[in-house]
Amino acid sequence: MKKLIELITCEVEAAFEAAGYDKSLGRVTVSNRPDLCEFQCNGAMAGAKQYKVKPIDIANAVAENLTDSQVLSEVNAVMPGFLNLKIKNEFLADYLNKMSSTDKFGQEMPEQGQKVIVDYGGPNVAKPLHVGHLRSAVIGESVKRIEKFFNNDVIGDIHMGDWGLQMGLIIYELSLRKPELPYFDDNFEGEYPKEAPFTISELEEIYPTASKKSKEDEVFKAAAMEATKKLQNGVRGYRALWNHILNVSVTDLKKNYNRLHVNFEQWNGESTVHNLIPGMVDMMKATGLAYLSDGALVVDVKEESDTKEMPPCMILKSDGASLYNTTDLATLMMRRDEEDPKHIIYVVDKRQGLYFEQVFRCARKTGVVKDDCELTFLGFGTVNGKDGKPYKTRDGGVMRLESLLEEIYQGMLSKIRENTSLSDEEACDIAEKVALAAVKYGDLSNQASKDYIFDMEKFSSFEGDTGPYILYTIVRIKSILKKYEEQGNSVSDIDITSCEEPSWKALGLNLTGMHAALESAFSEIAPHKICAYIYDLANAFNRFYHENKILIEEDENKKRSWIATLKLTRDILEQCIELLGFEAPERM
RNA sequence: GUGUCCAUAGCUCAGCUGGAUAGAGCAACGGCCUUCUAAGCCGUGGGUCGGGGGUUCGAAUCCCUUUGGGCACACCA
Repeated sequence: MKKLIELITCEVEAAFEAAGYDKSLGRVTVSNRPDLCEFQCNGAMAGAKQYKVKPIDIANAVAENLTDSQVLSEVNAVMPGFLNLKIKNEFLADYLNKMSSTDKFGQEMPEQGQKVIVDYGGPNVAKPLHVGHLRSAVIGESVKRIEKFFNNDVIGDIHMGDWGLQMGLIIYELSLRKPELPYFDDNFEGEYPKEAPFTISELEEIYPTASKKSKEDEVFKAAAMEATKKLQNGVRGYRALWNHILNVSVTDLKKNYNRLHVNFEQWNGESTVHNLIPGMVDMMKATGLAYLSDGALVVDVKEESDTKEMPPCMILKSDGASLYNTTDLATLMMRRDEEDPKHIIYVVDKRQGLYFEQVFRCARKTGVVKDDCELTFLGFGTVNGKDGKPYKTRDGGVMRLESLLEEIYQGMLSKIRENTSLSDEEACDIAEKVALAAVKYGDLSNQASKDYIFDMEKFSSFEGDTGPYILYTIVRIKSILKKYEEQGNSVSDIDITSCEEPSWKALGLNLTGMHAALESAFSEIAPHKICAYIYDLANAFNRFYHENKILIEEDENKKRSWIATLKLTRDILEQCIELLGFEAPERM
C-alpha cells in the first residue's frame, strides 16, 4: 500500500496543479515543527522564483484548493510560504487499520526477489573471535534479515580465513610439539584418528605462539611456508590435520554465533575455491589483462577518472602463491557460476575499502562477475574502548567475544534478580535476551561506517536509547494486552477508531512512519535507521501510556481502539527488532 | 606525499537529496508511583554545528579554502 506521506503528497500535488503550478512542487515531508503541524510542504518557496510570484501567494492559492480534502483536517499557509498540514484523525485510524490487516503492514516492496549474497569476510580459523567480529556478525545478520523481508533470496557466507600461511604456522608448530603424531609420518598409510589431537583452547594458544615465532625467526617462517605449500599440494597427513583444525574451529565458531543468533547458509572459506584458482589465472592471462610486474601477476584497475593512486590488483605473488585477492576473485567466479547473484554485500572492516575497490574493478574487468551483479562494500568502523582506542581487556589483551558476552549476560542476570522474583530458569532466559538486545542495539544504533565506543556500563545501564529500553516497552505492551485478554476479551479483529487524545495521534503517526524507515534501511543498507525509528516509536508509546490509563478507560469503544493500536505497536516493534536480530521476552 | 572519512551540548551520538526556534541519551537539577511494569514519564539549565569564504530568499546540510584528528596506500588479511 502507498505510504501515508505519498497519499498526502498526491493531495497537495493536485492542489498545486489546480492552482496552475507544477505538481512536483507538492512534495510533502514530515514536519520539523511538530508544535505547528504534522506534515509540511515547502514547494511554494521553491516555486516562487520559477513563477515570479511571492511564495506566500502560491501557498495561499494551494491552501485554497485543499479546503475540502478528505485527508487533511487543517491547511495553513504561513510566512514566508510554508504549507502546514494536519491530517484527519479518521483518516489516520483508517490507515492504521489497513496496516494492521495487510501483510508486512502494507510495506511496498519489489515483487520479484533477487538473489543476494552477504559475505562476512569471516574470522580466521584457529583464532578466537573478538569484538571486531561482533560487528561483522551483527550487522551482517541484520542486513540479511532486511534483505529477506524485502523478498530477496539471501545467502550468508561466513567466508573463513582457512587457507593461508596461518595454517602452515599451526601445522609446523604442532609438528615440533608432537612429532610422534602419524600426520607427520610420510610413510604412514593407515587411517588417521577421528579425534583431533588438540582442543580449541590449545589451538587458540598455538596460533599466536607460532605467529610470533615466525616474525622473529626466519627459519621458522620458511618451515611454516613449506608446510603451507605441502598442505595446499594435498599432502595426505597435512590435509587430515587441516580437517581437524577446521572442524574444531567451526564447532567453536558455531557455538559463539549461535549465542548471537547469527546464522550462515554457507561456511565457505578461502580453501573452498582452491581448485578454481589455476583456471581463473589462466583465463586472466589468456585475455591479456594479467601481466607480470616485479615478478607478481597483476591486473591494472586504474581508471582515467581517478584522482587518487590506484595500485594494480595483484593476482599472484612473485613466488607464484595465491593471496587474499586471488581467493576473493575466485569466490566471485564461483558465485557467478553457482548462484548467479544480483547483489553481493561485503560486511567487512572499512580499512579494507581500497582493497575491495581494486578487487571489484578487477572482477568487472575480467568478467568474474556479471554486469548485472551489483557489488557493495559495507565497511564498518572500529570498536573502541572508552579511551577512544581499539577495545581491549583491562590488562590490555584482546577482548574475546565469548568473555564479553558472558560479562554482559552476568551483569543483566544480577540486575534482573535484584528487581524480580522470577524462577532461575526464566531469569536466565530473560537475561540472555536482554543482553543480546543490549549488545546488538548498542552496535546497530550506530552508523555502520563509523567507529563507536563500546561502553559496557552504558549498554547495561538500561536507560535511554538502548536495546533494553526497547524491550521494556514491548514487554509493557504485552503485559497490558495479556491483562486485557485475561479479562475475557479478544485482542484480534478490533478496529482502530479515531479519538481526540494528542498522544494517541502522535503514536499513530509514528506507526505510519514504519514504511519510510524500513525502506531507507533497505535501500541504504542501514540497520541504524530501524533503531532510530523504533526509539522514536517507543518514546511515542511511552508518552501515550503515561497520559492514558488504557485498561480502566470507561469508554469501551475508545478502550478497544486503544488496545488495537497497542497491538499494532507491539507487532511493528517486534517486526523491527526481528530485523535487527533480537527478540523480546514475555516479562522482564 | 596521495586518497579517504570525521569534527555538532561537559560526555556519547542523531540530524546532512537546503527550509521555520539544531535534536536525543548520559551526567546535573526539580517534579510524578493507593490506578495497566518508575528499566518509565514531565520539566530546567547547557550550543558562535572546528575556523574562514562562497552559492541561495534561506546552509549544520551544497561548493571552495584552512586547521586538527582517524584510516588506507601491491607480494598480510
